[in-house]
Amino acid sequence: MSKQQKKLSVSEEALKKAEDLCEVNGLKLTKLRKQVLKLIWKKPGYVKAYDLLNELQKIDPSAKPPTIYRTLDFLMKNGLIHKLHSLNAFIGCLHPNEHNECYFLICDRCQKIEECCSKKINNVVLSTSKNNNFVPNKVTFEIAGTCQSCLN
Amino acid sequence: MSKQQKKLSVSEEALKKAEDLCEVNGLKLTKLRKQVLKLIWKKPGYVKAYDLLNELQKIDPSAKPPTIYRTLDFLMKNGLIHKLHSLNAFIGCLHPNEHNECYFLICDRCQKIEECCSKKINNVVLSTSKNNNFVPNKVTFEIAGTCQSCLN
DNA sequence: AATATGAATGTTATATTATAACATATGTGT
DNA sequence: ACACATATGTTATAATATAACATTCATATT
Repeated sequence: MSKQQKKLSVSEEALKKAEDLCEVNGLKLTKLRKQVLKLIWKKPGYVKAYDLLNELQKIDPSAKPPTIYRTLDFLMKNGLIHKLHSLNAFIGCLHPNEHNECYFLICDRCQKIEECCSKKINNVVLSTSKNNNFVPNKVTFEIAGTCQSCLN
Repeated sequence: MSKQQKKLSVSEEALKKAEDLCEVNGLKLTKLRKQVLKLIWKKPGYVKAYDLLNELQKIDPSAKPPTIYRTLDFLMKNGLIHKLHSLNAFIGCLHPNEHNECYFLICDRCQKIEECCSKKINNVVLSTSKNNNFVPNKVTFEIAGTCQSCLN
């Protein structure tokens, strides 16, 4: 490495962003919450709540379903993770600050997820809501299909 | 009524469309499946699987979870109903033939659902999939919020 | 330091949602 | 009548999620 600066992994970077965000907003990123967030980022793709629970129990044998679900609630509420409703699964958020609508491309074969955000999507949500005199609050937008590398 | 023709209710019309569609495609809309579809249309808004099971058991006491879930699978596979993933609930499809992407406006207060289909949405799904070299298969698009009448 | 307070976590129990696996019945073509 | 596929019946259990109450912990105040 020619530069002094160490290159952070995606996971490390996510953790750092989370710490910053909590710092700034006066949120408590407790040991438990940090552990869970780390576990979420540890695996590529998405995680299921009970898999997460199993992992957590290796560190903290007293962990139980509410432990996980409460922590997931905290992380979701503060934009650090997303829930994929079509899979009942969870995934770390890549940009927990700039909060526009996100959508997900979910590969049925390799289970990889692409998180996307675009003005275009945002606009569609806004315009169609407006057309229906509807005030949007929470958007779930998940596209299942086949990703590039699985097509080959 | 000045005309000979009787006006059909939404529910009756949906049933009729379902019969036609099954006829045309060689699908068996059995007694059970018709009963369940009727129950789904009976209630305004969405239904939960186990509520449906309770209703069905009034007609057919031998009904059990697999009875409902298998029937729901059939109805979904053939486009007669949709699953709302963000609610774990089901809703009848208004246009079980013309199958473009659908999205749903879900009112958090009155629980009413607006099913929408638009070229615009369709285009966004296609173009963003294309940008990611992704071949879409199944789209989940649900917007929760507040509907017009609940705003007043 | 003692105390009050709210937030976070621990703990027990249970609700809700969904499927696996195998048995039986039913319709259709030969 | 028979074979076959599809649909339904039945039992059991898996997977997902929350309610309710007890305890601990951080911190702010006295």
